[in-house]
Amino acid sequence: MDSILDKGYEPHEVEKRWYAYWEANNLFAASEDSNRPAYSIVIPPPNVTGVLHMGHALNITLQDILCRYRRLCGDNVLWMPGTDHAGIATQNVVERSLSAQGIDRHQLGREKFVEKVWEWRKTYGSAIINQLKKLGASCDWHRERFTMDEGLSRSVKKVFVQLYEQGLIYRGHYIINWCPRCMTALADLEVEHEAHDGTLYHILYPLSEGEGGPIVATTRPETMLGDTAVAVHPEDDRYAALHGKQLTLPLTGRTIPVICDTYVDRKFGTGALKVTPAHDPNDFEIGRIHSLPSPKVIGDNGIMTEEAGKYQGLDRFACRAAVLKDLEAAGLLIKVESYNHGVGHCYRCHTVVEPNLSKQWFVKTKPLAEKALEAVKSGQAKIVPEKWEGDYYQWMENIRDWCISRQIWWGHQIPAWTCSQCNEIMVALEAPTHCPTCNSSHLIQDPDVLDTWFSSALWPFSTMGWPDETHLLKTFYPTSVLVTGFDILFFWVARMMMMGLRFMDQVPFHDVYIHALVRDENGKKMSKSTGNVIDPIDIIKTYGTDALRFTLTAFAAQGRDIKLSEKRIEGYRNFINKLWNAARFSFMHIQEDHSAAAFSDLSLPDRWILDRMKTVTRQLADALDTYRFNDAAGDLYQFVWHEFCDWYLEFIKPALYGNKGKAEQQSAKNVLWRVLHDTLILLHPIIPFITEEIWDKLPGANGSIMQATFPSFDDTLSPIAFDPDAVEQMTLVMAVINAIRNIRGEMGISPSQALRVLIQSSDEKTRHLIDQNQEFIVNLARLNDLAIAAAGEKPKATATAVADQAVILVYLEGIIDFGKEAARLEKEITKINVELEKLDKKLNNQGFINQAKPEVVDKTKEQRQGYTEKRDKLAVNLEKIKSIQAE
RNA sequence: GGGCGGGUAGCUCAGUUGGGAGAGCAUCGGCCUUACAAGCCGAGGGUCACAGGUUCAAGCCCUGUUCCGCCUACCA
Repeated sequence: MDSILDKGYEPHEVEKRWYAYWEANNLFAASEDSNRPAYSIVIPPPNVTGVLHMGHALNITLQDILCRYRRLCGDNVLWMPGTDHAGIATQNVVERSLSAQGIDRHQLGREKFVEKVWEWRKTYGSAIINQLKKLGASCDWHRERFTMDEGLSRSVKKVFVQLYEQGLIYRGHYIINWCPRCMTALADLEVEHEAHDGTLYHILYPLSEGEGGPIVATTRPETMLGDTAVAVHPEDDRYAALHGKQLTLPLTGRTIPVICDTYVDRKFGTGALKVTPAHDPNDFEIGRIHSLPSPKVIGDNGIMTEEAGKYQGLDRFACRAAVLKDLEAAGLLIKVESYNHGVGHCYRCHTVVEPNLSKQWFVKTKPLAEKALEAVKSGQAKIVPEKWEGDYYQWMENIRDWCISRQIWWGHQIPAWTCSQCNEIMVALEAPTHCPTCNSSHLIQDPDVLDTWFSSALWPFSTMGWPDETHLLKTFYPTSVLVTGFDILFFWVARMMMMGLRFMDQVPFHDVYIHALVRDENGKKMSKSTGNVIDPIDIIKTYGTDALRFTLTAFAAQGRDIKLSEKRIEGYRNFINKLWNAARFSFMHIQEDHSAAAFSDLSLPDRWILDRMKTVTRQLADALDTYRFNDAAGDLYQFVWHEFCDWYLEFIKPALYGNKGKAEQQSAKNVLWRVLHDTLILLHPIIPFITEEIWDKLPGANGSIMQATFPSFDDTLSPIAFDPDAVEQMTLVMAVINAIRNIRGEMGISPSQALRVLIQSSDEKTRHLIDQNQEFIVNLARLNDLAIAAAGEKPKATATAVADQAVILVYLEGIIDFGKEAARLEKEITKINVELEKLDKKLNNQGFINQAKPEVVDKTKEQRQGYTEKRDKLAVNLEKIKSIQAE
């Protein structure tokens, strides 16, 4: 019999064809005017410079599952796509490409450079979007947004101006984290701390008058050139004599004072602290209190400044070496000890970050954080898995002001102008023409741009047209859920909460689903430099998109990282192929539309699979509603492969081939059609392509599967029913088949050899059930004869098994090895005895009988009863085998 | 320094109110049974990190120990 499907599923052509079809037919589009329930997700905007990695693949797959699922449930779904402009990263990329041509951005000037970046974006910016499409992402692409677009830029300015006017944005001189390579300030979050085996240097600072002097300890000796004091604790007896004394700063000859400050930790190092106000945040604070000068000895580019005297022009690390050499020569380097401490690195280029004194813009975060904290505590927004709420709380409670200015050119230029006459600062949406104070027209816009995360923080409402009161906002804000990795919980989620609450007065999302990080098979973070990256696009080429999506979904357990290896993807590719072949088989028998068929003449397997279908439908809905993606994938895998394919299809083959009459053939086809139909819908959110392809070939399935209706598990609406009797009966039938297969396997009997079996049972119901379904047993256990009896003698040359109330005797004339059979039975009996011992121990325990729930006690008694009967039946047969052996 | 997560079969991991230890892969044995060898049938394999405690009952709850990972932090 022919099938309309080819042998073996070939994903690539299929994926291309259906994605184009979906887009062409506008099936991803949200409606702004619909009375269906609204469901919305904004995409975590990937960097426009980005290349798709596994983290994106997981993130996109999970969102796509939710969106496709909600569409099947009848919701009006908006999945808002877009990218962010990734200020520092993009500027770095473009600078690098220019420098390959021998061009420095300063030669070009700001305006030309920004033009170049836009050009770059036009050429390469859609690359990541096209990759998202390869994953099957059903975003509403017509609404795609970019953080540097006109509309979003307007939102950014508006927010900046309002926060400034409300006193929540301020400008000031502070020590910030500075990347000397990117030449910009960084927020605290943008610094990655790494444990570093460094060195603690002990240096003698001689008294200007007299002998000796304090010894200070430092990990960064080059900063001593900028020291303006040595601080000791006022109550530290060791240094009481130094109070008010002057020191000669080595290598510079400058005179600096000894000051007293309780900040100094007497227990650390020598208890004497060198103070470098321009290059350390704590020293800056001490310097401010004691009115110390703060010379900058390290320049913004990491090169020593004029203030560093003869070290001017040296790189900061070269300077460190030089300073140490000179100190040693002068006999001032007293002690050198190894010391493990954290060193900050730039999260974009990994250069060692330098604390740097400069003028920056900050967001006052406390007032914003309070509301963001409250929103989660009160349940307005829910974080899943819940454990992340603790991290969120801790961060919000200890939040520090956010440095938002960056000294780069690519980004939203800060809408602040300074009057060059009177230094008045103006912050406004539009460029002012005159200074309101002195009326000068010499106004200079602040050259800095805003942190990219500042614009990302507005994403849930800026993408929907804010500050205008759009239909989109009314329909889809707050969004339903945000799906993202924990690595940007603070960078992004926390800040969206703050901004959303501030400007929309509502949380930006009801749920936040935090998913795992994808790692390599050894649990290492995938990175280009380690060379352990598995490229999703390569995987798609080899195994197909559906295989990748199913794998990621199956591994997306809450609260754990995903260790990915190709081996696993291969396994799930096999599942895709299995589904394909099941459909291929089905189509050999289904040639017409069975959608309207009423179920009648149902066989036991029919009734069973319909119950299972319904159960798995409910399980899937439960799993997706609670973001248990791995359960969703696992339940479907189990159902499709091990129930539908392994059992149901095998059971109904005789019926389908017409061996059991027209009525049963028709019934089997009706049920097969229904189960295939519903299963495709259940699978579609996870594996959209193959399900669409099969759906397309399924008679009576109209339109795209994207427009299908999720099967109901409400009994009153569903054409199929829960059927616990069928499940119970099938359990026995399958147990009988399993028992016979087990004997066949253990006794080493070829599958091609048909067997003769006698089933004895004193239970009439059991006999009846087996009799009713004997054709199924004969077929799947490969029997040539099945007899059923109430009781009787055990025939001589048989192997024995027990399934519930049934004793199964397999005739093995001529091939039985009695020794082998005796061993097999003994093994089985031993296993049962182990279980019985455990149960007896429980039941002999008065505490258990008296205190455990009665249903638990009853269940335990039943179990003991069952095991005892089974063991006794096997034991009787074992005795017989032994007596035969003895003959 | 503070906080969080994890340690379950050879490997990767599930295990949702405490009540008979599971899956996938790998391994071993048997099969080209007309949807599928990317397959079918069968089998073996675990002191649930360690030590205590609560309980009639602990992989699950509590305490301590240990190992691994991550986040966070202004002690030079």
